[in-house]
Amino acid sequence: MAIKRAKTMEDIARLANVSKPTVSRALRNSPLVTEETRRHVLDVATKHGYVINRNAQKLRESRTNTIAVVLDFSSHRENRISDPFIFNLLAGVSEALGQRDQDLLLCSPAHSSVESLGSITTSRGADGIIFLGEGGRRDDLVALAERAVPFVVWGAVEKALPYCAVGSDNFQGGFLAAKHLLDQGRSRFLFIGDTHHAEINLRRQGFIKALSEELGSRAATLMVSDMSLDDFSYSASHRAATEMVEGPGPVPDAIFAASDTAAMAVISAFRAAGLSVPEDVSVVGYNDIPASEHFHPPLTSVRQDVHVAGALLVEKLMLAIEGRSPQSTMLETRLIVRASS
Amino acid sequence: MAIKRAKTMEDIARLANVSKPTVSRALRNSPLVTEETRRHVLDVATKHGYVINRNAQKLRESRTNTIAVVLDFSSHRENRISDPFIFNLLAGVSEALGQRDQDLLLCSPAHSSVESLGSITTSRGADGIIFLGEGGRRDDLVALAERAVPFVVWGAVEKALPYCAVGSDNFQGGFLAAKHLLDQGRSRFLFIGDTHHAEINLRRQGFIKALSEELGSRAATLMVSDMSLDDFSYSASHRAATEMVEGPGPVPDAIFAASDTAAMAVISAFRAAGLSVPEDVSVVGYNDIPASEHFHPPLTSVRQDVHVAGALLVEKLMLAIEGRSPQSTMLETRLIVRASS
DNA sequence: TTGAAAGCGCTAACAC
DNA sequence: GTGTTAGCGCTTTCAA
Repeated sequence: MAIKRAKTMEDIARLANVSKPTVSRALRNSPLVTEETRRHVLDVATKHGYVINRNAQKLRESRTNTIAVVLDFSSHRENRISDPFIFNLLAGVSEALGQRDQDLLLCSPAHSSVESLGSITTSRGADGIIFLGEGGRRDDLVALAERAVPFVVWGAVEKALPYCAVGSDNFQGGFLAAKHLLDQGRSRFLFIGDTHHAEINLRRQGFIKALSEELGSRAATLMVSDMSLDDFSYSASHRAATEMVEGPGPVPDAIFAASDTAAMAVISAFRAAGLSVPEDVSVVGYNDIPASEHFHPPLTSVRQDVHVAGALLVEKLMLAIEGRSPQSTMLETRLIVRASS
Repeated sequence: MAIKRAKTMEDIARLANVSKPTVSRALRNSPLVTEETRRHVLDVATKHGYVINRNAQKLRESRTNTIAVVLDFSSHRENRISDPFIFNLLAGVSEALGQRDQDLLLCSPAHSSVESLGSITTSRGADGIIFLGEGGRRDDLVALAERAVPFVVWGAVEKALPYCAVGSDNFQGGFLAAKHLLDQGRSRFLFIGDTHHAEINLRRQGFIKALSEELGSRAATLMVSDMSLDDFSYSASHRAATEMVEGPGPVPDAIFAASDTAAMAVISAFRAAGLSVPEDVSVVGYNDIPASEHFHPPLTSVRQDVHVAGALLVEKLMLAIEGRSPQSTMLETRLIVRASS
């Protein structure tokens, strides 16, 4: 087979006996072209399998209609941070972008400094950026906000943020979890999660807040501790929980884990050590992943409505690209109570 | 703030008192430029925060250094088909592409017919395509293979495939599962999975193969049935399993589910109905997701080594783009035996 | 309503 | 080694 050069707009113009600009107009449904010629041009174009060269188009136009999505795989894969949850978020974003006919450029922050992330837009690779999770890079994002680069962030939503963020109400989530555990009459609390992540730190703050409100009434009987790990994968959490149970320290009777995955790991470790859930210890997770409902015992969890989040992120980013300043949004969280607590 | 036009190569050339091509050469570390001028140009460029316009570059060069990755979110999200497993695959691909300095364009097939998928390359949006899962679109892929579009597929690997595929040995996986279940002395077998997907159909074939080999020795005692659902999410599987147990038909004593998620759902439903796993029924899943190890009871599962798969897919696609014809590769599967069987 | 000309920012070919 | 020229495929003036 001979090497076929892809057809250009010029080719189509020649084949249709019109000029290049007319083809361009016809393809973009410009009102400046007769219905008749439009049809004709479109016929010729489809017949010859013509597709427009996106790069030439992007070069010429000011917008690329491409959005960069930054997702830190290295901390999510193998469930290191959390749950398949973030995947649903990506799916939501993908769908919302598809509806607006925007391409999705997926980037790993590992290979890209903030510098180069910012330059994704200046290099015309994309019109804007969506960060799916701020990870431990708050400072970088703040720096980026000064650079007139349109971006939005899924993560912690706080008052003084210099950029637009969408996230669930992490503080409320932690607060609800603590309230619920208090209601079960628990007194030795354990928080599990990587507080270097602002989102997770907020969950912990909400958790602590609810506990300290209670502190007045029965101060001496409350105990709070943290389990800090480099890595909150199933296996690492499981290992740490096993060590805790077998260790000399007091064993908690109420656990709030910042991810369902970690919660399940801990339950599993505790049960293996002969403790019962929820008899000996109540456990609350986060994200309400599908498996939680049918875990043994079914897991109480904080649910964030991620279904709308993707669409919201895209919507706000589009505003930002148009030069407006979209507001941050905090999504409600809800405690789904099941047998584990 | 005044509107700042991004600096072009021409600007940098002027600022550095050299010509445009010299800047271009300096940036690309061409040997055709003095070390001295190179340094000088690079200095000026970084000082002014210059970044090359990727679109202009792509337009000019024949290659875009962008790879389209097609992932059917609609069937994966909310765990409809399977496990977070596919997410790890995406991570692997992302990493491998990053190492080769290739951009990743994420596409949903939902919004794109095969026609338009093929045109991703002709429209110069990407140099090639990686399909993560063939879904039910085998025919489309076969059609695409005739179109001289470089692409590779994660999915079923079969002899007569007109394209390059990488996948685990699904047949072997099913075979191993059946063998193992037979070893447990089981006789009423149930397969769970969407056989419209070629990968999953192969698992079933391997499963059936092992059973029919046994058939000679104790024909009359073997029973095989299928559970077909539109959707193999946790909840749908759970519901179907519950109906099965409560229904009039015979209840299986050995189950092979094409995903761990479905396996867990079924176990949960059976247990809720008063059956014991593995006493009354043995269950084997697929993918060996992290949660499987600590499920109650720990889940026997077929593990596919997905760690290398991403890198392999990328490597083969690069060959395809260079005009070579990479071979398909089948990855070993291994049965991880745990308490559920 | 359509066409001719110019130019987006870059690199390859060729001259010096 | 470096500069000059040309052109990738498209859209946007502007003129007809």
